[in-house]
Amino acid sequence: MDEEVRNTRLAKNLKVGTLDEVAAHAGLSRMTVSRVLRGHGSFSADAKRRVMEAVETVGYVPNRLAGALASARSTQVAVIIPTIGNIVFTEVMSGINSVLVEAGLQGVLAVTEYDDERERALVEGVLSWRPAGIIIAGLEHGNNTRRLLKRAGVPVVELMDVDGEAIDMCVGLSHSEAGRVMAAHFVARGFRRIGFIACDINRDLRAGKRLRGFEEVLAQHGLEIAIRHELPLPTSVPGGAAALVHVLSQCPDLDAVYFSNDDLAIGAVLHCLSSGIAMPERVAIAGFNGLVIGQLLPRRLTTVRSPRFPMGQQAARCIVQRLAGIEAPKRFDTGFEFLTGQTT
Amino acid sequence: MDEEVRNTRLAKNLKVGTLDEVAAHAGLSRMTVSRVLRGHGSFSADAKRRVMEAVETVGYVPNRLAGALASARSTQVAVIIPTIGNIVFTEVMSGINSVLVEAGLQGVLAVTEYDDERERALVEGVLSWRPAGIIIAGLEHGNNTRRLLKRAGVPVVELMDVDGEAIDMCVGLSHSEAGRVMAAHFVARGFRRIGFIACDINRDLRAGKRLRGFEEVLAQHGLEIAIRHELPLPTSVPGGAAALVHVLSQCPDLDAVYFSNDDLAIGAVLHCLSSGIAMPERVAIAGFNGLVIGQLLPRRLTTVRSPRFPMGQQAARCIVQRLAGIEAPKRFDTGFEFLTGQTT
DNA sequence: TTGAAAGCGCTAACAG
DNA sequence: CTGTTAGCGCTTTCAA
Repeated sequence: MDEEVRNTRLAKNLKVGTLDEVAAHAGLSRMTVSRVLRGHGSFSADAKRRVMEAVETVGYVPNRLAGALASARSTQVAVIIPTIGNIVFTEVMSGINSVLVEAGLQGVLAVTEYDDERERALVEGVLSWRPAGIIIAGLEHGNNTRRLLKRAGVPVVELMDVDGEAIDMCVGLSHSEAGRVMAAHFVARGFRRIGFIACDINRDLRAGKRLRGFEEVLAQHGLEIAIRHELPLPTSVPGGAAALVHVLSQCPDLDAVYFSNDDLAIGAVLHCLSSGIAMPERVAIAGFNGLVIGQLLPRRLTTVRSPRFPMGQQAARCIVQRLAGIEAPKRFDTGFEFLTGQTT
Repeated sequence: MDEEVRNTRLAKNLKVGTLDEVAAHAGLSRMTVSRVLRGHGSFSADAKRRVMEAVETVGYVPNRLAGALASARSTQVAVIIPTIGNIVFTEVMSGINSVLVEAGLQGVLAVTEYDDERERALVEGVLSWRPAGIIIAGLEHGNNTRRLLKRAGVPVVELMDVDGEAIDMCVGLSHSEAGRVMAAHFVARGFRRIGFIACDINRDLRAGKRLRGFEEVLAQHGLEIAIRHELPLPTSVPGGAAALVHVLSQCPDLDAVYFSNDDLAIGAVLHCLSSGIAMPERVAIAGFNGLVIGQLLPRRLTTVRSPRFPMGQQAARCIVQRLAGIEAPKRFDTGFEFLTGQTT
């Protein structure tokens, strides 16, 4: 964080007035104005009228830096996710905001780009704004990050996943179970030569958990993954197409490919459609997430749908409840839905 | 903003120490600690070592509320966009962040959901955190919003569009020109019975500008739109499919449909592929945005690509330059690229 | 119902 | 190189 920019001195430019200026215009004390503006404590109707008038003429915009500092209260809830390039996380964010707004809170987004060190720095950065709560994707964090989150002293919800130990609360689904369910489907379909394609499972840890669940069930049936191919993050539709081409050239007799997410799988399906590769006859394809577009393809994608919007809502609800002094679940499993498409 | 939640009193829970505590542990004054931590001013190597040690043992996390209040400086740049449900805006946001991070600044996102009143409230809310700069989508805002933005006293960049008068600076492309270019293409292809499908052009004003440019050129060739159909926001892929079915049932002899964006157009293309409707023989389809997936469909979508990532970068650069005291362009036209696909 | 005093945690400006 | 003094703009607490 090299301070290359000498930030503007806001006080000099900002023409929004202070509480004292409003008070002077209204002929009241600073405190009465404060009470009127927050609707807290008691004041006369006349005081209110004069304050409102003064606010208008002064063009007052409250300074929450000062307010939050003085009251040690905040309305900001930090949301830390790996990327906004993936619609999955933006849907989660929408769910979070829908609940937060109702409660008079606001979500503030920060993006790690799947980088551990960046995550730690962001958690610290976010903490320095003294948020009212924290929602963070994933159950795995560096040790320093975990320690920071523990001493944050505010409600913390870990999101997307429930396979592991939560710092405070967690809301999500079991990714290993999602992998198992897909493997069972592959076995039932009679696929034997199976490929796996993912984006950097050492960073996208939930994709790794799906893979392990998937392999576990395959193993129970005496099967194993014939070829595994990894792409660099970020995940992309064209990447899935290219990866399919690659694994098919390596293993021409592949029956099926399990993609770690729908973006990749959709790329593969589009490639097959364009190239006349029959699904599932020549090769079967499955993904994870249940994106809408996967269900609109000429051949519907087999996948597992994660309840992203409700998941975000539940996470926000946990925060709101805690702030209201109501206890919230330590662990909330949202479950998922298997979607049998036409590609397997 | 009804304060239903009695927010936690952070001071009571937060175990992060204060500058004074660090100073006590280090056996130094508060100011020396402050200087070391900010790398500002001068201090001995010994002082630095002692401070670092004390920070570690106290578990200190700076309080930026206090810091920003005292110094009247902020590192936050507010970014106000209509929605995060549309990948277009998240790509813009990525471009913004890529530049901001380099400069030691951080983008803070707020979402209007295409609502004017919400936009005004957000601008006020954002201003109350005293950001170092503001990036906001669009050139049209309510009057109150414009006034607020003008008195903000910080650099303001209006993004996505250059057809209009900027409050301070603007970065984007000409949507009316994009519409004109597409109309010229339609005319050149010989389409005469033309439909238009959009999402609520009274809220998505840039879609409205594209429509006007489009109609303008059609009129020059003695043509007009045969059928116009609007969907409610938010834009969606399935919506485009449904809308195409609708207009084709109303006007079976349509030659071509101009969709206000790629999401809708992609839905239409997928529907045609699934239903065996030949493009462009039976009906031609075009969109706007140049989404990657549109170029991966079995028939590439004709569209106009908006340079979203670079647009975001440029907007952030304008802010950074202004903060550094360097003058930045009042109006920056990023241009766009016409993509001739196989659907027209 | 209103006001005065004190202080949230930090930094600017100055003095040593 | 280090410390002191005086706030930033607001809210809490207590008194009137």
